[in-house]
Amino acid sequence: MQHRSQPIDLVRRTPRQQRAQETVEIVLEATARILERKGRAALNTNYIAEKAGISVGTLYQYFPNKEAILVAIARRDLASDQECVIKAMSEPSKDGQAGLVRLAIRALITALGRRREVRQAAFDALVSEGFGNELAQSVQRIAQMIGAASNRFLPSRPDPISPTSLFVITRAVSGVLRAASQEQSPLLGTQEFEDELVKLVQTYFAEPAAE
Amino acid sequence: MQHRSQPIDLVRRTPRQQRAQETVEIVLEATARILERKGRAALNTNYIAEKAGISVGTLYQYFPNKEAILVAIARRDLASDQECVIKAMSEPSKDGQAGLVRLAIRALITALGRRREVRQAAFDALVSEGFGNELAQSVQRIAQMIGAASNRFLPSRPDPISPTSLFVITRAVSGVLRAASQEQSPLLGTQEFEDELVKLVQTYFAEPAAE
Amino acid sequence: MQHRSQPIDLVRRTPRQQRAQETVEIVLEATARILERKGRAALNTNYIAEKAGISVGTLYQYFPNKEAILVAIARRDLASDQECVIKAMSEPSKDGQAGLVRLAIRALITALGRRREVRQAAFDALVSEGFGNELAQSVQRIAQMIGAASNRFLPSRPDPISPTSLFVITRAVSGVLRAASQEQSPLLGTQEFEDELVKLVQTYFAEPAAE
Amino acid sequence: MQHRSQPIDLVRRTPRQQRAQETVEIVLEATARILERKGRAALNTNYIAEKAGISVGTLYQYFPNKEAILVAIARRDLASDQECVIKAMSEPSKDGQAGLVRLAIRALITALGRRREVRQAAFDALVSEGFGNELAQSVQRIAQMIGAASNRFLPSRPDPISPTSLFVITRAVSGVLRAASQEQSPLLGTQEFEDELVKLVQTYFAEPAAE
DNA sequence: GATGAATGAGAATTCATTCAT
DNA sequence: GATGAATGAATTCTCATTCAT
Repeated sequence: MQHRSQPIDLVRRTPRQQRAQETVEIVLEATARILERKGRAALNTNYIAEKAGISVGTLYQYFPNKEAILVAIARRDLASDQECVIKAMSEPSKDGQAGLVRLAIRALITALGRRREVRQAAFDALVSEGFGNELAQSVQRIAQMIGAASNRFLPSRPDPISPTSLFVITRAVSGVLRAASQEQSPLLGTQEFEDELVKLVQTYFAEPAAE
Repeated sequence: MQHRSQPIDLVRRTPRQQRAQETVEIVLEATARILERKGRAALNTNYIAEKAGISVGTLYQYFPNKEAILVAIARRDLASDQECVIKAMSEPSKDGQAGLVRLAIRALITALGRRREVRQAAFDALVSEGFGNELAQSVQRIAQMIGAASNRFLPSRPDPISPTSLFVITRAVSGVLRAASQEQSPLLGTQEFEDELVKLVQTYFAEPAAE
Repeated sequence: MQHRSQPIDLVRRTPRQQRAQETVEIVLEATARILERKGRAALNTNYIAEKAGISVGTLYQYFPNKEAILVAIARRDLASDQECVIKAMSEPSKDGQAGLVRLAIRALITALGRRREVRQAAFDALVSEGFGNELAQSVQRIAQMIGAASNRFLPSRPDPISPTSLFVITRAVSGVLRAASQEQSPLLGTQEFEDELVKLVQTYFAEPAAE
Repeated sequence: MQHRSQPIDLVRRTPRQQRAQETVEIVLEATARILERKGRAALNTNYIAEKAGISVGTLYQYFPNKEAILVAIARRDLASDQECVIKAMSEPSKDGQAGLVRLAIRALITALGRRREVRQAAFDALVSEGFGNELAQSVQRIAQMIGAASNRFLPSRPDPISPTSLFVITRAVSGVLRAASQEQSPLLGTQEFEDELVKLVQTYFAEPAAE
């Protein structure tokens, strides 16, 4: 309905281009709503077109096939996730690194907790269409941001965070969020939950494991 | 397809004869093989029947629909996962709790690393058919086993592990494993990966984080 | 469950034959119940066997195919209808022919009003299996009984009832009953309804139409 | 098949273009022809589409299922029947009410005699899909037309026709016609048959039966 | 005789995609 | 560019009937 991204147009669009951009948005939104309300099994292009208020023919003018729509959603979500975390981490934090991690996690709780069905379907498509690397890269990028920040704030740590550590901690956090959302865990809104997630990250980075 | 709302009976005819029980197994195996070799998109009941060497009719005597087959696979895998972990943890461990966690994690890495496509499709079906709680319960059960064992080996820890902690750590571990499998991460077979996962658990439980 | 027909066994059956007869009855009853409760579309041989408490194989020992079951029901109903009317008409009537027709109609209201779905399906099968003549013959036989009785009691009528008249009046009566049952008309139990039906027959036979 | 409980929408896409309206007609006609030539048992959607010269997909754009096609035919026939009777009764009649009834009956004989198999299947569907009342209403409407006309021509009758009488006589007539058609009675074309039907109506209304 | 597992042709229905208007 | 009717291959699922045990 409304256009949410591109608040600042660096390229002045012709009306033609603008309308096209809007149509794309409307299609993505209609698709998301169907996934949310009727589930993946009910998703089909005719239905999307109907809900988007356009004809199937028009839909195919913007997307080469059904999967492309899901892929577009996945990419949009990925970008938005990154934005959220960046924004959260760039806010002035009163208590150093501890607060930074907390802010990032809080942002992720909000972002990943929303519209599970939609994300699921979209990311599935991204992977099965052969763009799995984009997903990994995006997660990795967020990880690196946190990692870099952590290094900055954790002078006690002798060595920089290894790729494996980064992989583990990021997937751990997103795994927990994903599960909480999927299982509709009552923990999702609680402070304790946030605290424990922060603790998970903190302790993991605090010291080399003493086996 | 109709929107199947809630779980009804997932088995049609309870097999009484020997042959029948075998047939069920054969169907599950054929389905798994198709998922492995051709992917979820290629899965259809006629194909399953063909690969299983039975007729579609027979297939439908044991499963009311395609999803039920996937659900059955998911349940079988869940049970087998638990068994693996139990078995691994009951092996004589040379170094107490530390080793216990490592054994459990190693077992999970092995279990979840196998037949990625199959597990993925099966668990997706489990969730979308409304049995997501079974998945969660199984993870929880494994968690409790480890938790119980840990308490036994960690007399230093004053308080028992809280439900929230248990939730977080188990979903963290399974999230990492899931991601590694999904992203086909090269880390999957490495010692470093195992070490980091063990570290994740150890540090989380080692001491209250000093924030 | 219980055997209703053949209260007096003129032929002493061996236990073998008796059991077979019972099985047939049970199958017919199960079929009728399914038709009543689930409708024609839900009727299938496996279901019949299940409800009858026997195996499909056994069912096929007694009936060559599904239609044969419906045909058997139709024949049973036809015979029972005749019996009802005969019985009703052979009861001592206090007021001659008038009462006779009324008794016959009352019997028919009861017989044809019951189990519409069952009769419908059964008679459909009878017709489409090529035994339509049996249906017609049975109706004709009842008609003749009434016709004969009418002639006996209507000496005023100069000529005997013609085949066409017989056809018209019998189908008229059964058509009304059929419709009342089908439309679930509230008239079905009322005295007025019975009166009007009787009137229909009476006036039709009372006088040659003065056009 | 699932047990369709209650009537939902029987039309999928309301045809807007000219071509679409034609397609619907073609489907109904193809269906009718199959019923006529091959019988109800041979009727299936693929066959209908083939005979209609369209694809199954197109068929399903206009009808949600096979039954809906039959229902549509039934409604079309019902409307056409009414038209026939109205037209017949509006013709100048030489001999008042007597002729009116005869004209109506003659029209009905013609209408109901046509395409027996088609009407049978269509009306069966109408009833089993839960629209039995439409059938009844249509009959009732025709009845009222005749009733109204009769009153006009029968000033001798003191009281207007009662609802029960109307019910009885209309179902009687349609029952006779239905039976004649179903049993493929040789009476159908004869003058005697028409005469007897007219007589049935006339005598019923002529005078109160002297019981 | 009874059983019930197996069969497989056949029917209904869906849905991504195209293309004439 | 937009429309939406048409396509038809593909898929799910049913059920009368058989036959080995």
